[in-house]
Amino acid sequence: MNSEHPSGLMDELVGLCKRRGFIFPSSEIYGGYNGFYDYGPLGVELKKNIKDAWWRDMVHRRDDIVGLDSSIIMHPSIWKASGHVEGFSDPMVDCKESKLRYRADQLFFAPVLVDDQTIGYVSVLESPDQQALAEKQAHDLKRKLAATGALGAIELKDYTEAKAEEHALIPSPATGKPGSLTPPRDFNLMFETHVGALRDDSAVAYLRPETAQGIFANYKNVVDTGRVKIPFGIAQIGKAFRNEITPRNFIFRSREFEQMEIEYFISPDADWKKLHREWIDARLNWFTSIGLPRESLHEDTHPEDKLAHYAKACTDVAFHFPHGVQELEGIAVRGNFDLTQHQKHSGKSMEIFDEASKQKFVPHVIEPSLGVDRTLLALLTAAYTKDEVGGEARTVLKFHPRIAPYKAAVFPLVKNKAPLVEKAEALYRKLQRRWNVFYDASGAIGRRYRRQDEIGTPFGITVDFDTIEKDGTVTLRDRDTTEQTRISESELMAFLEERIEG
RNA sequence: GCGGGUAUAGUUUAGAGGUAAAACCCCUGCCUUCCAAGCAGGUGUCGUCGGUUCGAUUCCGUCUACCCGCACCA
Repeated sequence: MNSEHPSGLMDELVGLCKRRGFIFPSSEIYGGYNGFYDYGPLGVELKKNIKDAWWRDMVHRRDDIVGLDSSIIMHPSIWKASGHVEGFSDPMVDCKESKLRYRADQLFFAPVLVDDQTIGYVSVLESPDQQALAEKQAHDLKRKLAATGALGAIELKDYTEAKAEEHALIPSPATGKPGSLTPPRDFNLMFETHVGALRDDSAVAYLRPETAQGIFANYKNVVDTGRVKIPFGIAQIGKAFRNEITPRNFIFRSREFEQMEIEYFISPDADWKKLHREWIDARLNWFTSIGLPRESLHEDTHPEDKLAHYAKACTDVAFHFPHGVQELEGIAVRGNFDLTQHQKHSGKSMEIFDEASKQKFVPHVIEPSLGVDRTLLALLTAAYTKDEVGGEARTVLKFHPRIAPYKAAVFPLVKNKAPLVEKAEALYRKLQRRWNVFYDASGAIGRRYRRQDEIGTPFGITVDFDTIEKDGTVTLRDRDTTEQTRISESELMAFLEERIEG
């Protein structure tokens, strides 16, 4: 891979993606639309290959996982049960003076009472010693105002509970002065829409912010029809939508994206630590199998005090992106929180009878959850290479053959010799029945090779005069080494099959 | 959302208050027996809206997008 990531790497990738038809800014003819991207002719192939590889390896090649494709808009109660309607919104507070922004539920305040008279307010950010800090501030305030009397108890409340008239009185934690904080403002990360002709509150629905809840909502259907036994998984690939405050870093964080998620249902008595480890290893192996270098992949285990209340553990697989080491996949052990929530809200039992242990229980889950677009960006980053061939600079995308948009390109050595062209076209048609291949007859052969290098086509196949006049062999040119070897047509099929699918 | 920066062809850039350029890319033809060759021809550009001006791509403002920082990322 590229040995170093220059600061302009992301810009170069963005340019290449646009120039060669991988990724375009959404709605570009109208000036673009922040947080959305479109996949062009090559991008859609790359994306499809990623999804196909995942589906084949996680669903088809495993006996314990089945697939699902649930709807994007689901009953709004699903999002109430999952906690997304409440918990997916983070009221925010801005300090107009320091330009800092806080989450309202992490900013605490209290009135300072002296002889039951409010002399002012104190504020602190959430921390283990927030109470002590607040009390110290209260003492300081009392001294500063030269107030006499008994200092009342400091009772901290978070900023979401502040009354409207208190907003202007509470000091900013940054400046210590009141008057610069805004009221809490709602940022619900779910996109809202209305189902049906009436646009009243009863018609509100949401675009799903994750595919996982579709799996939980169908869990019972799958159990009843799929002949599945604990442990088993349900996999889903699909679009998800989050109204991110600040989409950034190209397709890394966008408002519409695609997820590949598995909910892997296990017994409450299972050794979840062992299973979690197995999933982390399985996923790391999968990433390397599609061409991500092992040394660019990192495990990031969340400390226990940072976990969501229902999670037992969570490990991210992070990748060295141009903008830093960032999360690619989250592998969480979620207990049975989601199913019990749906059991409670729907009134339907989510229990399964496990023949092996003769027990009835609501299973726990391990959730490997991955972003397709992030995987694609990781693959682009890892594949992007600049080197020199014969003194000429070359840009090449070293995609694994399995995920490369085109598996091979077929060329007649020159296009003004009909037998060469006919033979090359026939070979192209033959390969096309099996793989996505590219045909190009125009221009110098070197130029055609380079053009394919830049879009990551692993093999160039050139029909030349030896092919038609001598032994029927073609030139096979390797993208990464630029080496050329002669190979017969029959060996060619086996070679490609082994390299692409092996 | 806030602060700063940026916006000229597909890309990288030049340019001037008075008809907008270059290189590369791309397309067509000729030529071409293996790594961006040559020749001939061709498509295509001042992000948006508004103001000042006889005239604005250029000056000013607005919006949008992108980049950096803050913040955010269940």
